[in-house]
Amino acid sequence: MPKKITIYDIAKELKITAASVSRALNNNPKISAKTRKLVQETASKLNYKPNRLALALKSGKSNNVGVIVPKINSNFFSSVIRGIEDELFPQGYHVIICQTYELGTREIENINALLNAQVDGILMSYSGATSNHDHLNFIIEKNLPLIFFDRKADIEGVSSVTINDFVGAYEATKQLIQQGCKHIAHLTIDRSLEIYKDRFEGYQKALLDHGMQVQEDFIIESESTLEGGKTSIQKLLELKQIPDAIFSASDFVALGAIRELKAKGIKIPDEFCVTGFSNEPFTNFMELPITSVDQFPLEMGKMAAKVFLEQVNNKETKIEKNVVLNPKLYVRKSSTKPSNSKSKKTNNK
Amino acid sequence: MPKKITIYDIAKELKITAASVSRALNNNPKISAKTRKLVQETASKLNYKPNRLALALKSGKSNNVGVIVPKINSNFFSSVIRGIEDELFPQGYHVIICQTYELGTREIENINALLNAQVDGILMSYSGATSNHDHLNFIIEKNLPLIFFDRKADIEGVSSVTINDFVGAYEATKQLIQQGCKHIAHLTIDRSLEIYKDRFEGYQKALLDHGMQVQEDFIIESESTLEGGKTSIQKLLELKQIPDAIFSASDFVALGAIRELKAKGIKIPDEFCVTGFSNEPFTNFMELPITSVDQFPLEMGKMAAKVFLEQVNNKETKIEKNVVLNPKLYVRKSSTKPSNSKSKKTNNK
DNA sequence: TTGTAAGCGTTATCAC
DNA sequence: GTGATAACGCTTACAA
Repeated sequence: MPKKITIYDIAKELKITAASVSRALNNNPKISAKTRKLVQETASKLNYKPNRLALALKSGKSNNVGVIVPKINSNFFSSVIRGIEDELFPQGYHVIICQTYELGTREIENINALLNAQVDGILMSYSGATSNHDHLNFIIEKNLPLIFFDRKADIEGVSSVTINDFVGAYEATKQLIQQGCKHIAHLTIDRSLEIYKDRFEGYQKALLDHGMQVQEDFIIESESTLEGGKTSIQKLLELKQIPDAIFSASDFVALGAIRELKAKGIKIPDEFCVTGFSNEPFTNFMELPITSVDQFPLEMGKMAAKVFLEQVNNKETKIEKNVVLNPKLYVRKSSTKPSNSKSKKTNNK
Repeated sequence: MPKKITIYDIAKELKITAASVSRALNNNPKISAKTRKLVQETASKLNYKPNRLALALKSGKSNNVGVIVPKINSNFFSSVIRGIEDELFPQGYHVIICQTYELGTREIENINALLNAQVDGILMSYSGATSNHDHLNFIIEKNLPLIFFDRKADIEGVSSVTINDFVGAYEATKQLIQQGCKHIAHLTIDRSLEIYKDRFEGYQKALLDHGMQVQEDFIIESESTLEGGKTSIQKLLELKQIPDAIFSASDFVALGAIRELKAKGIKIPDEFCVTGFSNEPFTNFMELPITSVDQFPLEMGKMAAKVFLEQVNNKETKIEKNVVLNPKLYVRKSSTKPSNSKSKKTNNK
């Protein structure tokens, strides 16, 4: 194991002191051009690499941020992380990844681990699984920037970057209404999470605004899986009044639903329209592309990173910033009735 | 900004010294049960959190590992990272993410940044973009565990976890032959990368082993995109001898190819079979599910993490370990001729 | 069992 | 312009 090269090694080599080496390396004005040059040369000769740990300990700034997501291997979250990394790496920050697996206990564990690691801030998609906010308070008390993305909680002093789920759901539902669908069901996910509650409410509002009624038995909750879509459709098909469209809060549920509808011999979009949410890549890859609402995960990540940078660079002034991005509806074949297909051009991403 | 709690604060509170506090907190035997209990109580009372940076600086061990991938927002890489994180977090390690965007310069930049950050090891998918290995040598010289996954280079002392791309390609091609395809083309990606070279060679070997010839003009190289698949098909359809199947080294290219084939009115799988590589989620979501080779990214990540742990826990003995995972072919509709469909059951994940 | 002091690699504050 | 020294928070010989 080769000895680690420190500024002392450079100092010894040049018979000067570590302080001077430090000054030379940091473009401190209090150093002669000659020694600066000499130091820089020997530094690269010895292949010196500054120890960020020492710097971090000294300065109290680690240049690391923690990012907490339910799981990293989903298109949405990995894209958000990409946005964050794209924005933060050029600023000298490193991104430490933590997953909660949708578990409140894990969230607490992760936050503690990140605080121990002395991160300069935490960007997270809030699980909302725990009823109390103690673990978040630890962050806030330390005056560390805390930024929620996608899933937030309304906590004083905590910034957030979300999309307008309500509007996304409203637009999606409205498009179904405009297609002539009369009985629009909603496939929802756990509505204790704000995002799903908002999508539900956007759906409701769209119906009411267009003189339609909200039917309790048209609201089916399931997991965000293909299986969830399948069982939801089975439930809907047992009703006296069978719906002729669904707005699903999840693309996976929408896909599961489409499969089950096809299995039952129901024609999409002719007899039944389907719209999902998230604009997962596969929605556009299908032979029957699925209408969906894009959440701009990359932009969300970038924006969250920018909000973090703003806060970290203005430590003294406590700013809470709540950015709400606009979603975009991609109208595709699964919700475009043949009769309308020429009047309204399908929107492909 | 509240003052940070250190062991000195605990020491002062109990009128003992920091050394004793440290001992108490670390289950050091050289401490009385009474003071230990007292220390632990005040620690949690004051909400003390150990500073990992200080520990890292002292011990020379940061408990961070760096993971370098071309980009994080792809199903394959995000799944590998998940595997790594799943395995490493319980062992107290944090994962720092870096992206190369397939740029050699970025790879060097990332490695330097990670070395500065004093990571305990680096797990990376090697870009192979740079001709020299200087930046890798910095890692090796420091005796830091370096583990390649998926994309590797053969470098003395560097471990790797890959799948057997050759076998995956061989099996995929063989399945096409067994379906009765006579003229099998290959859509390849940059073969200066070992994985694509291996897939190409597996394809070749399968043809030769079954008495078929390798035709130069049946090998089309493109980017790993839908567009790449489209243009590749266009080229193939201009040949005197038009192929009746393709084995694509990329699922995206396979999908692009399928779309273009359909656009030209060619029936899949009846007239033309298509097989991809990676088992991207969408391949199984399609109405016409695409046959593909699973690379087990989660397992790959876990294995890479295990190899890292082995090495980091055996610093003295230098072990190079090259793990090769077996891929698995998922035979789906895109390569199952109707005449054979009852004889061989399709394999759905 | 506990206290003392050095050291991990830097930088900042003094002197000179 | 340069050198000496303390400090960041922690662990660990070595003393006591």
